[in-house]
Amino acid sequence: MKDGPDIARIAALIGDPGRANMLAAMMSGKALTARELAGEAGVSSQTASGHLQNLESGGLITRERQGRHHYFRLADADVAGLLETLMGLAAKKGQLRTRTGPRDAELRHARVCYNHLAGDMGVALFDTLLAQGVLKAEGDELHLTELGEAQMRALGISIDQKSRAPMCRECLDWSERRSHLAGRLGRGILDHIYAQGWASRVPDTRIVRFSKTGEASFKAAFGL
Amino acid sequence: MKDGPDIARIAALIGDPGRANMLAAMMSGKALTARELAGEAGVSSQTASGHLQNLESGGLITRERQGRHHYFRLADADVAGLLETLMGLAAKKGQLRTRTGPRDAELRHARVCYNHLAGDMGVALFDTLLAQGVLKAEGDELHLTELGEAQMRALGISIDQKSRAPMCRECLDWSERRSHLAGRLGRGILDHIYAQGWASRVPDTRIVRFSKTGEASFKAAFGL
DNA sequence: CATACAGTTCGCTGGAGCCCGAACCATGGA
DNA sequence: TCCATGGTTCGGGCTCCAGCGAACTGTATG
Repeated sequence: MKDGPDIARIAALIGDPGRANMLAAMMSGKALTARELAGEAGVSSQTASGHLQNLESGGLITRERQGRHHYFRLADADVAGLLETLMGLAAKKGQLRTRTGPRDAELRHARVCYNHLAGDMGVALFDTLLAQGVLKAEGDELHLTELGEAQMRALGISIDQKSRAPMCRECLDWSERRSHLAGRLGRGILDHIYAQGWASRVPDTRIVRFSKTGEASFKAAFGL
Repeated sequence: MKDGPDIARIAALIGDPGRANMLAAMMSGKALTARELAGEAGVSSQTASGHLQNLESGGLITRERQGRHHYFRLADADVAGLLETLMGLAAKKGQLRTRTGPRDAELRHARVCYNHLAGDMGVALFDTLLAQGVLKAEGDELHLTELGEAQMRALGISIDQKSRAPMCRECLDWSERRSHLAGRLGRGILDHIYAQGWASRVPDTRIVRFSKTGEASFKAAFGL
């Protein structure tokens, strides 16, 4: 009826607690099955199936069939960005759900956001890369400089060249309310962190847990 | 139940078509009365009253009483940013409501977003300011350089010094899918455009209509 | 004072949609 | 072939909430 695109439809999709929990779970970037998502949302698998259909036809998630399993993930980084923005706002307003338990502290320190590193560590990394001239901001575009390209190659970080996703992108951090690095480079760096054994995912959470030596090695490698 | 802040509550508030239309109307930055918003949403004033209470207690809008009128506006720029992000995503997905009439063309060219300039012109301005070194990006922070400060002073642009809002901020443009300038500086520039008579608001819309000479003067002044 | 208008509160109705039980398809393995 | 398992479809119950009519508070204006 009014101008602009249909904002209510998308918001309504996120507005149900069950679906919101599913989406939050998919922020890990991992592809999850319908059953896992049902558990995450605390509903039966029939209900979950319905929700997932809605989310899919709304364009927020995509489905991948493999044998009798259906894997779901967020449709693209834009959706992930929207969710992080929402989380940022929700965290700033209603202090409701911010009982900061020990687990939350870990979440704020280092967690996975879609497929890249977020939290304290993510923000610190991003700041350092900019300060070192590895990244350069032009307008709202982020570029990897030649120096940066050389450095990444020296570290042995492989970057998915085929994908048409942007190489670098900013992503707002809901706990820090600052930006961290997303895009193909962000993904490559996180993969590298896993490959080097510096850190690993805590199962069933978005927490990335660094070992003591791993954190030191990571900081040394990137000059934090 | 799950980690992170309560994202569903906020999304549900935006998820009702009536409330979404009200919020979209408030994106103009103007303070609107309950009746105007009821008309915008196409509901009775009783219903609107209820919606506005919900939005207020959810922290998305604020209320200002003046005599027998109640003026409503978006709570802060973060909320406006969230709405723009949502519009951007909605525009990219469902092509549903994107029948591009003549009015839409004007909207895409120059419109007001909360209290600053968006659309073609907003994006072009932002790019130019960065290229000229008036603005500088550090991390996710935008700074006004000394050169920029001098230039703004030379143009006679006054900036609200008291406010604690950030001086410069990026804001994603839903029609261009690029950033434009927000924050106190963004507001100051738009006010300047009005003051110089370069452009004026089309009543009851978000359109900013430049006169032919006004657009030329604007481009000359900022070196577009 | 009376009148007009902005906004809210109350109570009710109707419909949308969340949810699950049960039954139904599809795949994979014995 | 039969069973186990992941996922979907169908039907009905139930709750929530948007919407409005009617009545009320509060502020202007004559």
